[in-house]
This record gives sequence, structure tokens and C-alpha cells, in this order.
Amino acid sequence: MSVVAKAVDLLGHFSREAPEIGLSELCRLAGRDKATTYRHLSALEGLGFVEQNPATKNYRIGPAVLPLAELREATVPRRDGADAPLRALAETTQETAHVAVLSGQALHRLIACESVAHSTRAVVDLQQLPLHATASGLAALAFGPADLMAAATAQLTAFTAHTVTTAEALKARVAQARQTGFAVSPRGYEDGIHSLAVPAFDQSGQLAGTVAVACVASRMTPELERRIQRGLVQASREITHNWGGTVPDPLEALWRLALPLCTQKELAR
Amino acid sequence: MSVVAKAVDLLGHFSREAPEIGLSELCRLAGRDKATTYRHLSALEGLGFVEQNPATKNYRIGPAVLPLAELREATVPRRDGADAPLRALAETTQETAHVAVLSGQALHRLIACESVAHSTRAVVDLQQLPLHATASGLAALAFGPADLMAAATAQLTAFTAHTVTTAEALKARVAQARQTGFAVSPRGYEDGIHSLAVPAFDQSGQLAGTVAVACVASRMTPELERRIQRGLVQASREITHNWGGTVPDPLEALWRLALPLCTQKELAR
DNA sequence: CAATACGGGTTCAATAATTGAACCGATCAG
DNA sequence: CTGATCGGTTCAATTATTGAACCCGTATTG
Repeated sequence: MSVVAKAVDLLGHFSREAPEIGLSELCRLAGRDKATTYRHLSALEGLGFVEQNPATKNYRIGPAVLPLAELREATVPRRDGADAPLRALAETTQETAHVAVLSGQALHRLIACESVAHSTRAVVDLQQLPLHATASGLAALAFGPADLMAAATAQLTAFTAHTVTTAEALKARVAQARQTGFAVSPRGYEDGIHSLAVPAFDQSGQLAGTVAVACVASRMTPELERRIQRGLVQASREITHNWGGTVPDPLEALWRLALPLCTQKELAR
Repeated sequence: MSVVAKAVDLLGHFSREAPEIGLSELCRLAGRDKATTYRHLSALEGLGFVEQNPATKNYRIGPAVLPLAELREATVPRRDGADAPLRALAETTQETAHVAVLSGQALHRLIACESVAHSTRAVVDLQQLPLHATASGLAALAFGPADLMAAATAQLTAFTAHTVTTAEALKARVAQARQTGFAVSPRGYEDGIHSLAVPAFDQSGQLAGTVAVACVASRMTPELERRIQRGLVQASREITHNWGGTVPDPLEALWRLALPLCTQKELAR
């Protein structure tokens, strides 16, 4: 693991729930030495990636990420295209919806959108989604480039008792996703969370990202699952369209088969 | 210079003009070894900070910066507060306007807004603004924390023949800015560019950033300078207000003195 | 009000990571 | 075919990273 990775990993511990973190706490979270963590933070501070709250001495994300994000959006304007459909998805499902994008062999969170309908809800605070343990990852494996499977099987970390940890089991899950058109990861990454995901595509016709709903497991019912699937399909179609792509016909066929009760408008596409 | 800094410096070479850069070209731009640059890029790619265009093998800014920027905005929503006033400033001055924020001892670009009125215009592609050579930097030195001066004099790089390169000359410029309420850097960073800047403040009452207009030098007239000054004052007031701060009374007094013809509405504040 | 625990920040020798010249195969222009 | 340029790789030399121990200021506590 390079220093760059170690330093940047620190950034991943900041979240909406913990937007400012002190040195010692960050050491514990990162599981690293205090001196090392301090030097990494200092380096990041010099670059503007973090800054210190002068009052509390706590660290928080710095301003240097803003022009980079602006440039990213100007170069590859994905977020804009995903934003509105995602909000609609969170609205209709009343659960947390999120979109991730594939970059190389890794799946990175692009946006998360939490529904405010329930007091308990899933929180997606990961930057990078494990391929084998999340619905998004399974969707990427099932509908994305073939070489992803190698990257996934190389690191089958067990996050819960339900996490898939063998190559065989993973292949079975992926096959199931290919058959049904939906990737599911029941309690695979977090114990109380049941996730469903579908792929999204860009102008190249290849998988560019995934759309997922992370649902509080205890609320899951067959009826809710239907609603989530319907929402996912609609969101994926819209996001794919906004990204300049089209959903492959075989996948569209699967979705139509799985959701016979979808509206006439959707069928008309 | 730490590896982290070297790696992240690579990100600074991407711009709206060069959103995708190949390995060799980036080596030349960064002035570093090809193997090193490649490893740095690979590390950044693993973190999602850059990605490769699969078609051209060129590198571009990756998606990992997006959630970080989102979080930054959620933690310290500066950009939102600066956006609208900056557009107005670019509109009234017909020149390029930009806002930078102070983080530690460094001034980082937050937004730039180019007016489309002229075919030639200034382009602000810096991530970090040198304190001694830009109007923004001088504004920060004049109205920001005292310890900035030490950081500025430590690195008096000459960018043009007009750049201030002695501590004495720098002090004189800063004193002038303190007296007039406006920082000016005529051709200090780029030869054809004449810049003016004023400070902006946040809820702590301290300088939080700067507002500047970078003007094509050949267009500069006393009349245009007046218009720019008036625009800067208005923008700084609005941005400072949006950031939860207030412009210090002594500075407001200087501005009123310098701009006797400002509108009644502005005087009413 | 000592005693103490915990916060951020620093030091220095041991060590593990970074470095870059040279090299490889592919591609392209002349 | 030749030479130039591209992205990517190798390996020994070296350089920067590492972390236990330490410092100081400030809450917390019995």
C-alpha cells in the first residue's frame, strides 16, 4: 500500500455524520500510528485536501477538492445525469438510493440520496464499494467487463456472517443477477441492510455504473421489493439515457419479464 | 516534498483546456521521471482520483473527488455563497472574476467565472495562488492573519518582470492595499494580466478568502478600474454575508472613501 | 489541588518504500 | 525497414517513511 493510498484513505473517514475529526480519533479509525497519521494529515493540509478548524483543531475536508470536482464534472458530467432520477428513486421507494461509477476495476460512490420517510434508514458512507459484498458490486460483476471477476475474487473480505466469501458462491450470485436482471445482496455488507442494484450504461455501450437501493432489512416485503425493482429499472433507464447510453435489449427483456405490471408508459419505450 | 504532494501535484496539471493528458506529456509537465509518474498515476487511479480514458489511454480526473467535494460543501458550504455574486461580478466587469479561500497558509481557488464579452480574457487555472504575486495573495496578506507574511517572503518566485521579489517591495504593496482597501497586482503573475482583489470574511470574523478580477491589461482604463472596484466591493459584501461574516468597519470606511459615487442602496447598508 | 488521562504535536534511528536509468513491446510516419 | 514516441515494467541504490517514546498544554477526577 503506497503512502498516497494511506494518506488519501484518511479522507474516507470523513462523512456527513462525522464531518470533523480530531487527530487521535482519526488514528483509531485508520488503525495507524499517531505520528504517521499526523504527517499524512499535514501533507493533505498543505495540498488543501483537509484543513483544521482553528477553534477545535479538528480536521475536515479542505477546499482543494472543489476545483477538482468541478473539473471532473466538466470532463465527464455524470453526476448531473444521475441526480434527478436518483431523487425520484429515493422518493418512490422511501429508502436510501445511490449511484456508483466504475473506474478501472473499482466501483466508486457518485451520489447517495436518503429518503426522509423513515427515522431508520441506510447510510452509504463508503467511497469505494466492495464488488463481492454489495448489490452494486454484483451488478457490476454481472453486467460489466469480464476482468472484474478476477479483481473481486482476489479480495473476498467477510463483512457480515452473510457475506459471500467463496468464488463459487460469488459466481452463483452473479449468475442469478444475470438471469433475473437484478443484483441482490441481503445483509452482505451490513447486517441490517438489504440491497438491490441494477447496472447503468454510458455512450460506449459498456457498463458505466450502478444504481442501488439500500433498504432496512426488517422493512423488506415482497411488495416493497417489487416497488424497488420498478424504481431501479426506471432510474437506470433515465440515468443511462442521460449518460448517453442505452440499456442493452437482453437486459430490457429481463426487466419486462420480471415486472409484468409496469406502467404502459414504461412499456412504450 | 512528500510522495503525497508529488502525486497530488499531478492533478493540478489537468484543466478545462487539457482535461485529458497522456503519461509522457504529464511527465514533461511535471518534470519528473516516467516510472515515478506512472506509479503515482496508478496510485491515484486505484483511489479513483484519476482514471484512464479506455480509448486513448489518456488520464483524466476520476470520480472519487465528487463525494469529497459534496462532503466539503456539506461541511463548509462556501461555494454556494460565492457563486451568484461572482457571476454578477463577471457580468458587470466583463472580465474574469474568481474567488479563493484561505486554508492554513495557502490560498486555494474556489471558483472562477469567465465573462464571455471579450474574445480575449484571463484564464485562472491555478489551484493555489502565490501570495506575493497575485492580487488575491496581496489581499490575504493585507487583511488576513499576520503569520502569512512569513510564508509569503519564504518564496518570492518571479513569475514576470513585474513580480515583486523583495520583502521590502512586498511590504510596500501590502501597505498600499491596507491603505486603499484594494490589492493590485499589475502583471505580477502573468504579463498581460492586471488583477485587483479584496478580502472576504466568514463567521469567525477573520479573512476567509478573496474576491478578485483578472483583467486583460491592455483594456485597463481608470474608468474600468472604478467599475471593477465597485463590483469587487459589492461581491465581497455579498459573499462575506453568505459565509456568515461581516466586513470590518475600517475596511468598509476605506471602500466608501474610495468610491464616492457608489449607489444609494450600497451606502444604505 | 495534586494526580492523571488525553489531546495535538515532535524527535530520531531503523527500516521499508520510493526512485530512475535502462529496457520492452506496440504503434506510427517517412 | 528505420527511428521516434507511446504506455508500461524491472531492479539495485537510496531516500523518505515509520512508530516508539517523548513533550507540553488542558481538561477530568478523586
